Amino acid sequence: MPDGYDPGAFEPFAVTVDLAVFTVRQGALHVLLVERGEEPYAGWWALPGGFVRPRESAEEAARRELAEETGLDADAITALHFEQLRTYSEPDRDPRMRVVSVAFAALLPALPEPLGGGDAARAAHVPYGTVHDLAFDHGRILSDAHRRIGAKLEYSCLATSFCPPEFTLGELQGVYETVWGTALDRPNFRRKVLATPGFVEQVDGPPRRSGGRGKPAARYRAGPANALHPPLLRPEGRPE
Amino acid sequence: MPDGYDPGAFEPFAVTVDLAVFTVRQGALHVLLVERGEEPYAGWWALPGGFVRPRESAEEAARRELAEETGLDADAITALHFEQLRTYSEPDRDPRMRVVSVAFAALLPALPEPLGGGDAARAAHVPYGTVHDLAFDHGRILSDAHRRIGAKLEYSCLATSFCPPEFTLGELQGVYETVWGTALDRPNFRRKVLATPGFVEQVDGPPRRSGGRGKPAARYRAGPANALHPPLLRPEGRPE
DNA sequence: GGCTTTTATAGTCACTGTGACTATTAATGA
DNA sequence: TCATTAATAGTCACAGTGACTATAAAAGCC
Repeated sequence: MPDGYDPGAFEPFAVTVDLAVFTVRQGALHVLLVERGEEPYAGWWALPGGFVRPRESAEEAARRELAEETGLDADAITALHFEQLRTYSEPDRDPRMRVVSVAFAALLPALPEPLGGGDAARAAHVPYGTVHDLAFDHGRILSDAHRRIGAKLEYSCLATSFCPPEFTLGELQGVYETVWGTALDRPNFRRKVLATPGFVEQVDGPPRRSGGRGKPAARYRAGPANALHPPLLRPEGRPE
Repeated sequence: MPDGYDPGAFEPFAVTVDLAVFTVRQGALHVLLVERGEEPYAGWWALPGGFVRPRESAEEAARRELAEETGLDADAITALHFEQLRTYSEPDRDPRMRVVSVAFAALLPALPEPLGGGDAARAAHVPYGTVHDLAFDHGRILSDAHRRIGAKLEYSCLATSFCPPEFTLGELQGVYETVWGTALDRPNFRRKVLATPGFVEQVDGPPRRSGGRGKPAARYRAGPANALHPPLLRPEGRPE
């Protein structure tokens, strides 16, 4: 922050938040998008988001906007994993005026959702990669978010954020395979997850079946650990 | 970005950049700080930074401000490793008005610097950790930056950014030890660095001595690689 | 009932990378 | 000349992982 400060000398900026909200449903990675109703980019898909209000931080604005767009209750939003990605500030990213946007990534379990009230009318979970033209620079924000989430799965226990409160190791493995787009060896994945203290905890009681074939799987819940040491690297390549 | 957009309805924000500029000199990690001349926090140390101008991005503002504060020439600034950290947007982080700040981390080789002209009069490279009270929330920004840089050394080839164009493996190891605050085993460090293709390249010619004792070290320059796979983990603990 | 199919779980084996060392080489200064 | 210092070379055991094979427990079909 410089000296030579004059409260009237700065140029006014609008500050917004943009959200990349990911879910894994039916084995495919989905993103929450809204359809724009106004120019510019009327009718285009865009990331949910909105203005930061005078008395809230960008983080608070992000959670508020997500609540408005999805209709999820406040408790569910509070529990979500929210992560600041980066800030996009190119002067012409919005043709109307100077808008600086703080981008966030959020991970949502694939629970049945209302997606009803308020601004949510035009919001939808869209399979990642099926929409190629997003409004503004949202395509770039979304691909940055996807890369970040993929990298973060490697060295954190974040994958459980995509899962319901109780899940099987097969479902957890499915999260990794879906986000990374690669197949993993099941016994090795299992060994790695169970060897990491605090990643998952087994739930007592009979292995509930949800009605599939094959041997019923044991159920687990997320453990207290956050970091994954050593990391669980994806098969091929570079994380970036 | 929402609909219901009215160019006059948003509240104006000031957008600034704050810079955490690190160097390694004489075996100690240093940070570039400036002494504030005005209230609030007159006489306090603060991170260098300033307003984002109407026609520049936050990245451009960060490089411009660093040039102004240090007197480094444009080419040197362009070559620097700059990294966006995160954005700080708490409503009361600046008591005067609503200021949203995009924080950057930069890595500077410990070259003899002018540090003379322009705003640079009150700028100094201060050993990291010796100043505990920084203006605004700059103390928090600085510790976030330090943590990020430390983590990034593990899985990237960033350490060479702290070094002059030619350096010895001992100097490179010193960067790691200084940033992490831990000692590393020299033969193992050497083996790891040389086993990573593209991390460093040996410079031909006689091993220049800069006048110390012991066997003269071979000289290296930074290679083309960016990522470190597998990572070079620090001895003890968690990266976060 | 016995079969096949499907999925979960258990276990093996070789190889890579690393931590913790020891040994050697090449310079300096007393 | 010799101790000192720092760079470089090499050794050894072990943890973690990739690529497997084998067994267990369910469902669906004849």
